[in-house]
Amino acid sequence: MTRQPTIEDVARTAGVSKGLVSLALNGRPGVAQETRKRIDAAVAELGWRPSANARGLATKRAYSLGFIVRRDPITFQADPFFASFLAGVESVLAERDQVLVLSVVPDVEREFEAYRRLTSDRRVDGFLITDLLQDDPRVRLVADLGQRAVTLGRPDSESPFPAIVRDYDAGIDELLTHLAELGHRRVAHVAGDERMQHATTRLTRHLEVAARLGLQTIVEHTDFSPESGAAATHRLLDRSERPTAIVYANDPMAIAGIAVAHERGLTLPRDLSITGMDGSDTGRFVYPALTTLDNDPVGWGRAAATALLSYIENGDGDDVTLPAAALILRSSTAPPGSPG
Amino acid sequence: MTRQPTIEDVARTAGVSKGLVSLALNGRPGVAQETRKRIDAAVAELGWRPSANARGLATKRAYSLGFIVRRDPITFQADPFFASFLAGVESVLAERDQVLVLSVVPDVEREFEAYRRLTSDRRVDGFLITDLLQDDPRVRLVADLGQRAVTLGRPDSESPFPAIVRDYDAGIDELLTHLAELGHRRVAHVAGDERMQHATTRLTRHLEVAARLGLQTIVEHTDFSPESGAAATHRLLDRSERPTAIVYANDPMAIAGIAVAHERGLTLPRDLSITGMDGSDTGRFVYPALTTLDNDPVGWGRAAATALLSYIENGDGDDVTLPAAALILRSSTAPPGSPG
DNA sequence: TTGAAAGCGGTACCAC
DNA sequence: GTGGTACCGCTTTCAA
Repeated sequence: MTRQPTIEDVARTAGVSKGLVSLALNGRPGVAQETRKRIDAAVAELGWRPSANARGLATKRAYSLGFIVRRDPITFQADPFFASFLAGVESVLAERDQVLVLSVVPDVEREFEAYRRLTSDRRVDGFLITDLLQDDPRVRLVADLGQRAVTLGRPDSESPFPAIVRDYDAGIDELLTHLAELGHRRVAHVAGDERMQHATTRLTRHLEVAARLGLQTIVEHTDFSPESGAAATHRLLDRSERPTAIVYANDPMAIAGIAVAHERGLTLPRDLSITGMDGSDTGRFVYPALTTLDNDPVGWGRAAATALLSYIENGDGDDVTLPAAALILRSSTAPPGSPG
Repeated sequence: MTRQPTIEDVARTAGVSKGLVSLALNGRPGVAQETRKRIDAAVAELGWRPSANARGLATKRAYSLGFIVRRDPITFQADPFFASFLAGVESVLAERDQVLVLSVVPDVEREFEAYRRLTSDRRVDGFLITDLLQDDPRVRLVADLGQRAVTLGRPDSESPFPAIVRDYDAGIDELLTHLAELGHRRVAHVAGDERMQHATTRLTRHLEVAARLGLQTIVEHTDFSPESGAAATHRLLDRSERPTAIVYANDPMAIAGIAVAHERGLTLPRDLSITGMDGSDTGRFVYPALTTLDNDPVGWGRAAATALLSYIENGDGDDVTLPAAALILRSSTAPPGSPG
């Protein structure tokens, strides 16, 4: 393979200066129709694409978005959310000639290092922040670094960044109403990591709605991992007054919960109704298929990338609201004591 | 935040020319000890880090590795392998000031586009290629693009790239021997996507070993998705002569298989022994906990990144052999008909 | 051992 | 409208 063409080559074969090629490339006004055609032809002929490095050096941009995800090294679980989320992100980056720089780190220390390094090396123009914590330190850090970002969800503390939000409250409402209508009266909630914002939001909402519907609630706390979900399930089923339904704050825990129920010889959903949240396809392939709240991860990805780019390019910092999460009814919920 | 320091700033505060700073930074010889100290001090004082863009422009490097993963848009499953693999990759990239550019695409067309785009935009210095197909077209594509790469596994067709390999044969041997010793005689194999190389390798090996051990084998083909794994399980359990043990070519399918067995009212592992492969932690949290073949994804990541960087930097194209996969015994296997 | 200067491949400003 | 040119922040000759 021969050397890739440069803007100089294009200028020469189009018989213009490279300045003009640059203008044309970026769709700027001030280039004659006729000339633009010649340039376009030359670009096509040579198959020229601008060097991201050169462009970035001149414009002080990286044309890249950063995404840093921290995973517990032991439970290095691939959250089913991410693959789809990333596909959504990619779909918008591809058409804008930008890329995603991904960093998977095992602990907070490396996580902070990663934010610093990507910033000081001018690797990215902004960050996608997911899994918001209570009073999330990353928001401060990124702001202090002078970087841009968007958050998935609205931080509870002060944030200078646009937030992408989706209403989950209505979905939880639907979910509990569904359970109540089936005849459940004792509905447990297996909450996620208390330090995570959406864990708390979901729990709070559950408690509110349950109170309104006259449901008794038992709460167990976890770290969102399947392992902790399984443990919580055992604790719930060890009680003298067992819940007849368990609502898990995410699908992986619900799936682990199903396994525990089987292990203990329960027949589902007759002996126990189970629901997830943050709906993923995985839930379709377990038995019984998991009733859950949809979360459209691809939509999150598209929205987050779009918002971040527009924030970077236009300084447009408005929040973005996604359609509310919808209830997906499958077969893991039924009236208590009903035939499997 | 103020403007980030440049090499010029460092040169000025160290009282030398920027050329020297560059030499010092890159640990090149020909800089006086004394001078090097002054430069290091200035670097530390200013907190300077070189701009990846500027550096890359001068050296025609991207200091980035590309990783393109294609996921079926419907079963956008996050293979548990990836999170750990990426953590392994990151651990070596971080200490070398390089980054990972990730692209998740829904189909082959976008996949090829992604390879082309990352190349023509000079975004990456090489690619990590996973999930090798039979006669994988990506190897040709990447070679034609003049890019570097390493493959996870050795391609069946001609490849100019270093391969990272791990012996799986011995593990399959152990696995089947284990089953045979438990008393199983009819052992099914749920193979992965036939177009994928490791699916075929594993199946072939299973057939060889089974023949040697005098085991009867029934084979079902899938696409590696939990859904297809579930379907295969149904087909197997519908037979008049059921297998007493099923070996799945990956863990997600094995987990789906466990669900199917429960659904059909079987008691595991009494009525059916199940094993996975490509061992992941997920298997610990299902019931019964999954016996599987370990795969050390973090190790794959570290090895792949290290090999690719050395290939890029030194043209060192030797294959790398990882420790053989080991059998992880958990509780999803037992003598046929034994108490659960 | 060190400094000066010429790129790398773009962008952007300033004349004409 | 268009060409010329000075950067962007590094690396890499080439002299001194």
